[in-house]
Amino acid sequence: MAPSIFGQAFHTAAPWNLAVLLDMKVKELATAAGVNPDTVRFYTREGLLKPTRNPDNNYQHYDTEDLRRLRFARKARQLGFSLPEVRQILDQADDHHSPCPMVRDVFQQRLADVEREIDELQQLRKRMKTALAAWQDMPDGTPDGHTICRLIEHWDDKAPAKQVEE
Amino acid sequence: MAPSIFGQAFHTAAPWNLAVLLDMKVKELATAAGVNPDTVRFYTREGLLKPTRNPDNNYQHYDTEDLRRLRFARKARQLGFSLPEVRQILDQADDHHSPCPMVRDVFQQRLADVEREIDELQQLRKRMKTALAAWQDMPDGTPDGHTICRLIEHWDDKAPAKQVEE
DNA sequence: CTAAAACCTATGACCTACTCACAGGTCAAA
DNA sequence: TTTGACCTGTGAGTAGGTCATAGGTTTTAG
Repeated sequence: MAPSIFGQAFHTAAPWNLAVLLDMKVKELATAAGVNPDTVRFYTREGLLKPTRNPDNNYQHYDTEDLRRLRFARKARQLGFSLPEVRQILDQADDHHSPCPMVRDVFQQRLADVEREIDELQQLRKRMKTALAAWQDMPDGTPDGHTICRLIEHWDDKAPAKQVEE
Repeated sequence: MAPSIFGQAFHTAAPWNLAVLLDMKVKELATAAGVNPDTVRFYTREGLLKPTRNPDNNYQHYDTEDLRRLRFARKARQLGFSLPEVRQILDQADDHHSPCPMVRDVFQQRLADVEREIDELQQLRKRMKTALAAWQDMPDGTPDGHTICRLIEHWDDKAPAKQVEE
């Protein structure tokens, strides 16, 4: 009821009209960014979004800045940044420091990780195809107390040691 | 004290001497297979391993069969089989059915997954390298209320939709 | 022979990054 | 005014383990 600071800007307008100044509730922000409303609540709890709260009804209110932060967070997640990293970047931006040098570093690191992942998967793929070919000639057989499934037991064991994170 | 069925076979012998009939406690089995003792306990709770229990002290006792199952489980996990799948394979083997046909199916499926993963990662890698090249020319700048980090905000958004599982 | 070290047990919490379910409060349209 | 759509916070669930805790047992050193 109280107009106060919580006037609505588009409630009935199309959510993709982002030129106006927005005052969004959870679902509106979520829709605008294309995410689950629970993700908005989760990010808010985690401190990535900083909505204001309407004391009348205890609702959260998000603005264009939150939308920018949310879209940024989703892009960064797609690039492989962890939530703590995203929060760190956003906090740096809040303090008027440029987060970009850090982003470059983490990004380089992430690129290296991606390339290592690709290598490992390609090796795995190669070994799988080799094994599949070899299995063409092997009978299925019945478990005999010594062998559970020769397909897997005869698998060559040189797998990438994925768990070491130095 | 009671020698009973729980005589020890190697306790002092080298754990890699697997030709003898083994009677192992948790840590011995874990060491023999190169896994964490908690993983042995976890797999036991999950029904992948079926040790006998010494009623005197309530300890679990594992034999060569368990070692084989554990090693099999680890290999299957490396190949991308889930724990329920591994358990299913082991149970089939227990019932004297050959699990191999099922293994072949799941394996084919898994190979397709791996190839899809590789494709996605290669696309990601390509976009990352493109972005890195483009960023060479971009200044870092300081957050100005409109931009958090142009490196990420200017990222092109066409990411693989990984969450869809058909 | 005894005390400490090293092992065993079961249970529950923790990890990631959300997603879903629930109970109860608020609000807009019909 | 009722109904349905939204909001709130909390807690549980996902996969595959890993770690912590408290308390019991066994082995080893002195």
